[in-house]
Parts: sequence; structure tokens; C-alpha cells
Amino acid sequence: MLQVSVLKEQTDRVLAGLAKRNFPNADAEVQRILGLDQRRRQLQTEHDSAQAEANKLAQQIGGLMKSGDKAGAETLKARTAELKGQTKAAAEELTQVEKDLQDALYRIPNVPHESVPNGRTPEENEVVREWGAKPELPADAQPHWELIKKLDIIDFELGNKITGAGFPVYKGQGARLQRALINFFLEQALDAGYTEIQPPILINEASGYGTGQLPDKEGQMYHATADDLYLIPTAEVPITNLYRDEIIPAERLPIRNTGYTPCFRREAGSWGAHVRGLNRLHQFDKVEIVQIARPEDSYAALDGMVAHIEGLLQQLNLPYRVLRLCGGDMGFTSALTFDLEVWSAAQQRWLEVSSASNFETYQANRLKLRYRDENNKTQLLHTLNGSALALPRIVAALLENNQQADGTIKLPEVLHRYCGFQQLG
RNA sequence: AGAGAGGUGGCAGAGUGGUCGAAUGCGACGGAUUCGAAAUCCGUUAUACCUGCAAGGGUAUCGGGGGUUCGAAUCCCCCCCUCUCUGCCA
Repeated sequence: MLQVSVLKEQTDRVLAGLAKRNFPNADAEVQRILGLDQRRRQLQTEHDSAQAEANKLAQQIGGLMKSGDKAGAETLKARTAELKGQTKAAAEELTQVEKDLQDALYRIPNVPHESVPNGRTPEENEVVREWGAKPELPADAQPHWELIKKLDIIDFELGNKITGAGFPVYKGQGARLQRALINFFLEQALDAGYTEIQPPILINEASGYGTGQLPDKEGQMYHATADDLYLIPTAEVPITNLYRDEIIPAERLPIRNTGYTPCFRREAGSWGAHVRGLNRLHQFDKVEIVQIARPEDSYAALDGMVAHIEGLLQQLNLPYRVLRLCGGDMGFTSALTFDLEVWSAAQQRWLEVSSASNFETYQANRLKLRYRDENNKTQLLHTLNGSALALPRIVAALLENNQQADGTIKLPEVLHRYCGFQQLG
């Protein structure tokens, strides 16, 4: 969430940013928050001064009791009772105001970076660059959902039997290709200086709030209600929450972590014509990269992450393009997001395989994730993350783009040593 | 899962109703001493919020929440977690 101080001191910038997101009623919401904050401070002052007097009286009463002055003590107690009523009333309203304030802040999305283009729909995202040539396919080329059936490497029917729709079973070369991709991605991240993390894939409620999945994306996560835990939608959640409530020593910055996890998304209401095959799943595999950086370094870090992801796609020889998301298409918590899309030759469309974002202090504020600056003052850090990469659509593009006339699939050379084979089929 | 013990500052560890935000030790930082270092000595060493131009002042926090009391780290209730033993188990 945003800091009240930012809303107060940079109101115009915030409002301009929210307009870029087409966020309704921004002005009224911000004014309401500033009003609540003012009331909060007022109540805090009232509470504190009443409590301060009560604390003093309690000491005096202690002294009187010791010296045996019962009557004097009783007199002071009467005054104490009065103060108690005051502190209690102030504390109760304070709790309510703080809750209202927090709820209101939770509803305000992050302020977009100045480079974020205007726009409401994905069509208005800015294409930053394109790489690679779209392949020429054989005449009888097929989409990946036909190829996987023919090759018998990914089985939706079986997944349907044991779990349900959107939980495919990877078999034989399909399973080995998954493992190979995961290893390739992890090794590449290690080479780039990231530290590998294996986090839990169930998280508690506090972690969900920390990175912003809760409260607004409640319905997107699978909820294990018996233990009140959530299945992670991305490794971002546990890996970033590692640093919740921490003050990081400056010399440890930036923190660069990577991790492979399965990811679980309910994707409620998002099933349509374009979600066949591997295009959208309830469970999928992903290697994530996460950075925690000083504010002044975070945009360079974001560029570095995008460059790293591009390097992966180039080694896989997948044509891709980099998009700078417009205000209307950006995630709630992000200040700037680059999406990377690969060309799916048989479907003749771009598939999103990665999203890299800088959240600035939006997550860090919830996480209470800080460091000490040169003046020894605690400051919020910036958090960033990106997929490097999500597997299913990579597999879809690899299959479609590399299908041969004889029905086999040629795999990019970089994967051979990880797979133990050079082609599928 | 059952029984027992316990959760205190960066760490270790005292504190069982009053001047305790908390002894002491270690660590860290600053200074003295030294040619320099070790040792020694002196000092500093949490976070958030309120107030103030500032210096400062105030409030809260001893796993979390609630309660008793003029006053709670200390007493009571609920929850969470850790350790030991027993059981179960990859």
C-alpha cells in the first residue's frame, strides 16, 4: 500500500498516476484518507496525553501506598478512573480509524512510473522491442494441444481424472522436458548471481497480505481452509515474504533470489476461447527471480531482470517481444511492468511467458521491509520480481515453432544436455 | 497426536505486581591509551506512532490477543510457536 505521507506530500503526482490507471473517484478517496489520517493523529495525541497523566498518577499512588496514605491514594484513584474512560474511548475510536484508514489504503493501487503509457486495454501496451524471426511452419502444422496428444507427452484427460480440468499430467519426454527447463532456468539464474531458494508452497494469511494477494485477489488463490493456508500463485509470495518485518543491513543489498515452485491459480471466470491446451492452467511450473533493492537502484535492477529473461528466450531461440504495460493493464501493486511474450507459430499469436515488475515501496510498506540509509534512518526498500520463466507457454511455443515435417520436434541445443535427448518423438 | 518445559533487546541470559524499555555478559559502534594492534578503560547501542523548527518530550511494544489492577515482563483466560520424551510417519 501507499504511504500516507506520499498521498499527503505528493497528492498531484498520485492523482495523475491514478488517472493513468483509470482509477475512479481518486480525488475523493485520497481526501478521505487524508481526513482519516488527521483524525488518527488527533486521537493518538488525546490517548497519549491521558495515558501519560494516568501513568504519573499510578506512580504517585504507589508512593502513597508505601507511606501508608490510604486516603490520598483513593483520591488519586478517582481521577485515574476518569482518565481510564478517556484513554479507552480514544483507543477504541483510534482502532476503528486505523482500520478504516488501512482498508482505504488497501483499495488504492500503486502509482505508475512516469514511463507507463496511458491506455485501458492490452492493445494499448507499448511494444518496446521484438526479437527473432517467426518461423515458417510445414503445411500440416498443428497447435500444441494436437502435438502433445500425438507425441503422448502431456495428458489432460488423465489430469482430469485424478484432479480436474487445468491439471495436466506430464509423461515420459514431457516430464523430462519440464525438469530440463526448470534446471536450465535455475542454472541461468545462478550464473547471473541469484541465490536459489526452495520455499514452502503454502503460505499463511500474513504473507498473502504482505505481497498484496490479499485482500483483493482472495478468489484467485486455492485456500486450504482446515489450516487457513493458501497455495501460492507464484514463488514471489514466499520468497518476498522471507524479508517481512526485516531491517536489512545495507551491505547485503541488493538481495537477489531465485526459486522454482509449482504455482496454483484458480483463474475463476477467466476461461474463454484462447485458453486451450497449455495456454492457461490451474497448476503450472515457474522459476521466479526476486530482487530487493535500494530505491535509487531499483529501475536499473528491473532492466537487468528483463535483460536476463530476454537472454533465456534468445538461448531457446523463441521469437519474443517486450511490452511496457499501459496504466490500465498493469497489476494493482506494480509501478512498472514489462511483459515478455513469445510467438506461438501455430496459434499465430503472442503468449505471455513472463512479467517483470518493480513494486517500489508498495509491497515493502505492507511487509515493513526496510534498510538503514547513510544517515542511519530506516527507509522502505523496493521489491521486484519476474518470471524466468513460466513453463507451459514456453513448452507450447517450443512445440509449435519447432515441429518438423516428419512429426518430430527439434529442441534448441541449449536444452540437449538438460533433457538427455535432442528431439521429441 | 499425548505428556512435560519454555517463548524477554543483535545474541546469551536475569527479572514473578510499583521509579523495568528492562540487570549482567557477549557482539557492534564511537572515543581514550598505543608507532600500530591486542588487552584495558569510558561512552553509545530496539522499533513504531504522537508532539516539536530543533533540542527534546510523550505513548506503545518482554510470542499474539483479551482480562484483573491505581499500576502487569511478572497474575488470569484463549491462541500461536519452539524444545524434550512417547507415539506415528516420508
